[in-house]
Amino acid sequence: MPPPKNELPQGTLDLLILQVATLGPIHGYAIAQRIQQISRDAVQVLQGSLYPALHRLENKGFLASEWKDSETGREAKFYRLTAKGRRQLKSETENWHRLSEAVGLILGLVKGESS
Amino acid sequence: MPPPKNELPQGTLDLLILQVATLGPIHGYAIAQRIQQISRDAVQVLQGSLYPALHRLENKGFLASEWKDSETGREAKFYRLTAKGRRQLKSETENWHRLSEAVGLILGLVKGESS
DNA sequence: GTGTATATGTAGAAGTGCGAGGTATCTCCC
DNA sequence: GGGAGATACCTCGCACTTCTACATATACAC
Repeated sequence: MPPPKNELPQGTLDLLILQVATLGPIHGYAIAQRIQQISRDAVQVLQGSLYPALHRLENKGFLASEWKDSETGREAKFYRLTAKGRRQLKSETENWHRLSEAVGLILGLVKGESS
Repeated sequence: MPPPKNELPQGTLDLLILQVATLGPIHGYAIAQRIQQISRDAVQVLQGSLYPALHRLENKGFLASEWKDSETGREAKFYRLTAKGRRQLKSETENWHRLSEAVGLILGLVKGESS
């Protein structure tokens, strides 16, 4: 099977990362895997996007990190959602729903039927 | 009421413009109005985003333009969707649905209940 | 010891939306 | 005549995000 095409709209990645972080402390590499799994390979988070995004979110205070041993015995940086991050996630989620609805309305322009 | 907040994810604007262009020849200013109307003010297309986007889409061959008189008697540049633009719109629409579904899957992580 | 998966990171390029500014016409109203 | 506001177009530069490519290191299987 061909590698999944990506082209994530800007801003969406942060939302996905924050949401996956609600699962509990988790390291970056696993976050990317989770997103790909849950989305059924519809979204693949590349490393060149992943790590800058994590650093961004940590700098903004939405995530906090701590080095720990991963399941495989290697060191990994585990991220957890902060209170501020939880508020941000809520805000971004609401924004996504509003936007998603709006796009749906516009895309529904032509087909006047709701089958 | 405060002016509508925006923060359109990148790439979405092209999709919306192409979709509105399916309504028939329409000029830029009206495209922005339509998007705002149909989305119930959830999305506002600012002029600094609108016109560069239109030129972009025309350069790529997705839109074709022609100067005509608008309803108010002034000259305006009317855009219409080309065949290539129609194919692009179809592709972007499918991409949006796939992504929208994927984000929905991930956002549905926590709340196992619907309602 | 060679390859693969795990795990993190950076640098540069490309693309996109936004804010701020500019130009011009038409209509309404005083 | 003159101002305000809507219509209608445009450009420049900033800020931001994603992607490609590269770089590093450990654990494990063969």
